[in-house]
Amino acid sequence: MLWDRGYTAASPRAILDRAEVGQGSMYYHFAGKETLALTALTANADALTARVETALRGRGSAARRIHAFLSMQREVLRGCPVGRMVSEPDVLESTVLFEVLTRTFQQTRDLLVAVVADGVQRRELRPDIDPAELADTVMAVVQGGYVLARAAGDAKPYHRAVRGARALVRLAEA
Amino acid sequence: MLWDRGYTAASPRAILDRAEVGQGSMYYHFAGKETLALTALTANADALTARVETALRGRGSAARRIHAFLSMQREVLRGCPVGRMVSEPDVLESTVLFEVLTRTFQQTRDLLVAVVADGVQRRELRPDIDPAELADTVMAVVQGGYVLARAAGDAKPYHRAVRGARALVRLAEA
DNA sequence: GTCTATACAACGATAGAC
DNA sequence: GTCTATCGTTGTATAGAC
Repeated sequence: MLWDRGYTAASPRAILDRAEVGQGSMYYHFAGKETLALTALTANADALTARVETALRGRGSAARRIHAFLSMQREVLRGCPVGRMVSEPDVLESTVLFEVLTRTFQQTRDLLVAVVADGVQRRELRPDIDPAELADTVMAVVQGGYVLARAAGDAKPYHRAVRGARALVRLAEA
Repeated sequence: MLWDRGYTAASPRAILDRAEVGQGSMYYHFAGKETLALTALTANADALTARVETALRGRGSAARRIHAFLSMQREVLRGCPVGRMVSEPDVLESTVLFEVLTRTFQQTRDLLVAVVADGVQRRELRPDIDPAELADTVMAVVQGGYVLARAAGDAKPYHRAVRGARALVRLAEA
């Protein structure tokens, strides 16, 4: 529900209905909505990071690993389970929730920067490529692809953006 | 307020307080919150589209015009006034609000596709560049840059993503 | 056209029985 | 541990005076 509707729109009542438990039951296990959301968001974020690691740690050249990251299967119209939180005021005001966002993005960034730096060092990628910049560009294409798709109500813009990015990364090969 | 807090978090009460008018006054001028938001969102979207047109219609090569689009001044940590709406359930459920999102993104896309197609045709850009793909990639970098910046609580990831995109676009020049 | 007062539902959370 | 009942607050909107 956090993924599909976001933090604010996922009300305790709706959560309890969906879980088919009574009104008060959630407060026995969780201090409140924020704590429950922290658990759910952490689970979503960790699952995502694990998949990202699998894609990026694969064998092959730097370009192939970046392609693998770009080509990961994603529920495009559902949006990114982590990235979609960044525009919710309540999430930004929650230290613990915001920290999950920051940490999750930083982990992916670190992995991508390492892949690119490795590729440059091995002369698979052009020497003038800046690893930090390319890493953020690639992440931005994915996050922005979600936005374009949701604004269009159609996954095609996401796939076009990703294919365009793959073509550009090929040009960055040495 | 729509820009800063989004649709759901911008409550009529808060709006009326900020406007320094009494509780009922807004309902004389607008049918409800949705109608007021439509007016505000349309104003934000039109202002943005006008600036995009200025950047993309400028003289210079296709690459220069794409660079101009990427380098437009943006309030990075505030997020995109249009793009930030895509994760709000109430906005997606509102036909009129959603239509503004769709239309605004489509207008920018059309302009960018034309610039890229023109560049390919003039042999300023490599012949294997797909205009629709590059256009969506460039838009995605901007939208995703906002997301990265907000998740980090820092504008730097946005600027890195955009600089990385500019570097890739230079590689796409013929 | 703007105001104050108020309606009614939903929100997040708690009480207290079992 | 889970339930039903309920609390106080806020969200969206309306009523009716001026």
